[in-house]
Amino acid sequence: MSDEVESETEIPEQVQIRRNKRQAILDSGAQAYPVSLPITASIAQLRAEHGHLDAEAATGITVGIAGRVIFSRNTGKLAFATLSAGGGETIQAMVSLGQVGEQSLSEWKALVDLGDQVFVSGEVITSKRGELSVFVDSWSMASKSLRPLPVAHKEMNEESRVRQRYVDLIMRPEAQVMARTRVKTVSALRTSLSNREYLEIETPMLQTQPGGATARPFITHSNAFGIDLYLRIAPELFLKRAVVGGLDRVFEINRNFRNEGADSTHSPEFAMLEFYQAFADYQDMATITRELIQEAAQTVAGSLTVTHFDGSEHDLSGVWPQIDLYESLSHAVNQEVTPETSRVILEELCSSVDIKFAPSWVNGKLVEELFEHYIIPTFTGPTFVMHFPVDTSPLTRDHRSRAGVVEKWDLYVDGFELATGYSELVDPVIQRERLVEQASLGAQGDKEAMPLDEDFLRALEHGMPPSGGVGLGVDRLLMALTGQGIRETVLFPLVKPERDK
RNA sequence: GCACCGCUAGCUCAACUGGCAGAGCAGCUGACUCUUAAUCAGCGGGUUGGGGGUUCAAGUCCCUCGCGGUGCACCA
Repeated sequence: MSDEVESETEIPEQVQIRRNKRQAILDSGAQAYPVSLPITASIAQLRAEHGHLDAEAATGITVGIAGRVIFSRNTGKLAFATLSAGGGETIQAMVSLGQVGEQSLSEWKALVDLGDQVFVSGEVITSKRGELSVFVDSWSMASKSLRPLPVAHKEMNEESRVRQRYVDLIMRPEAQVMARTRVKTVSALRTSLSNREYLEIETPMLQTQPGGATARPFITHSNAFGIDLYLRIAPELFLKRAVVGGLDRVFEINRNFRNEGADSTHSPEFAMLEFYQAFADYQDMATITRELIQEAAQTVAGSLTVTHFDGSEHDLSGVWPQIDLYESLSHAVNQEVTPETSRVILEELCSSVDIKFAPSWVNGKLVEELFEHYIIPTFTGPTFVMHFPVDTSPLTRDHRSRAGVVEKWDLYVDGFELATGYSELVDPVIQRERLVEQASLGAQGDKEAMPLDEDFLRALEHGMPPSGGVGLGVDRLLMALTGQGIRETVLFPLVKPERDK
């Protein structure tokens, strides 16, 4: 009992007052959380149907609507409230003494707070100032809110917005837009791939060994099997197994998990689209990828020029330029850089621009570091970077005519890597050599190197058709379409738990 | 992981060199029948992220823990 009293004293004043109001509603015989309400219209419908009425219009139409009170203006005998629906549409409720009577008006003023969900019934009219309104005949509480909303005209800090996304969605139309844009984007990707005869399949998230990328996995444990399992870092090796089996065009949109640092462009769990097509190469995949992104932009923005939340416009139309990694780097450093360029020269080039590197890094990694330093900042629109070093791309086919590079591209948009595509390596002998090499790196302590997946190699030994493959970050596509950080594109990003509060 | 910065009322933020913890919005009471972040008058609301220390005195200085931000490292 004393616990009860103690916890009561810790409740903020405003929450206690709202609890008291909830109790007052119940004590009056009314409900604070009714199970159903006689709703006849949505706020969005009323906006669409009556949004263009002149001031002081009366429609003669009576509706019942529910919405969240986001502004409240009470005068002596006439109370105004702005009601909000989920999608950001609003309508005004007018509660007058003449229409509802003294008791109902005084209860409205005493019991309705900002943030409450209320139901109002009345005629659709416009006010003297032309505001679309419901002139209330009767009202009731739809759901009493016990917590005050934040100030409407100041930005909540980012942490609060992320931790309490429900409040963010109430307060900020951009949060609603983002959630809806994400749905449209993912739906557009599925439609575009389906139109190209792709099959959406689901591959294991719990894997007995991680593969398909170089990244540290999350580890969990199976009690039934008595072994550790890994949350997948990529679906690649399973999608390729499917292609071996004759599912010629497959894709998966789902979560990957990587046990690494988190920042504005990296989240421990992130949504990824991977797709593979038999008898296609990396150029075919670049074309499809561009079309997927353009079709998504068209669906979301209605245009190939997307407008970011900050108002800036970004043109995604046309055919995007392809630049060659080694050629562009050679040009930038005024000296020929090729896959044969010596270690000494690469290290000198890195040191000259303060790029830190580890002795364990392969030459190709140094080249990629140099490329990121010199070339990526110069991109102005979507750009394909072509032909990466062999030693950093173990799952990729060697270039058909150039030594030391692979048939791989990275697509950069807004300065970050949005997608990567390949002519997949399907020769099981070469694939085995590459994976064994990676596994031996693992034995030397490189935690991101892949263990050998014998079953995947066995699948390849059954003959995988020459294929193109692409990985595309769904969160990053949202970033490209909206200009927001990854934590804004994900509705509920992973955050450390709150404590002592 | 390392470095730096931050954490004060429900929310957004002040508080000089260590010297009585404040404002706006929100809330409460009252006034007001066309408001638009309504207005006017009055009032309440704080374990200054948690713990420890220095000091006559700590929001402020020191130690430590938690959470966040930025940069670096790693990665998509």
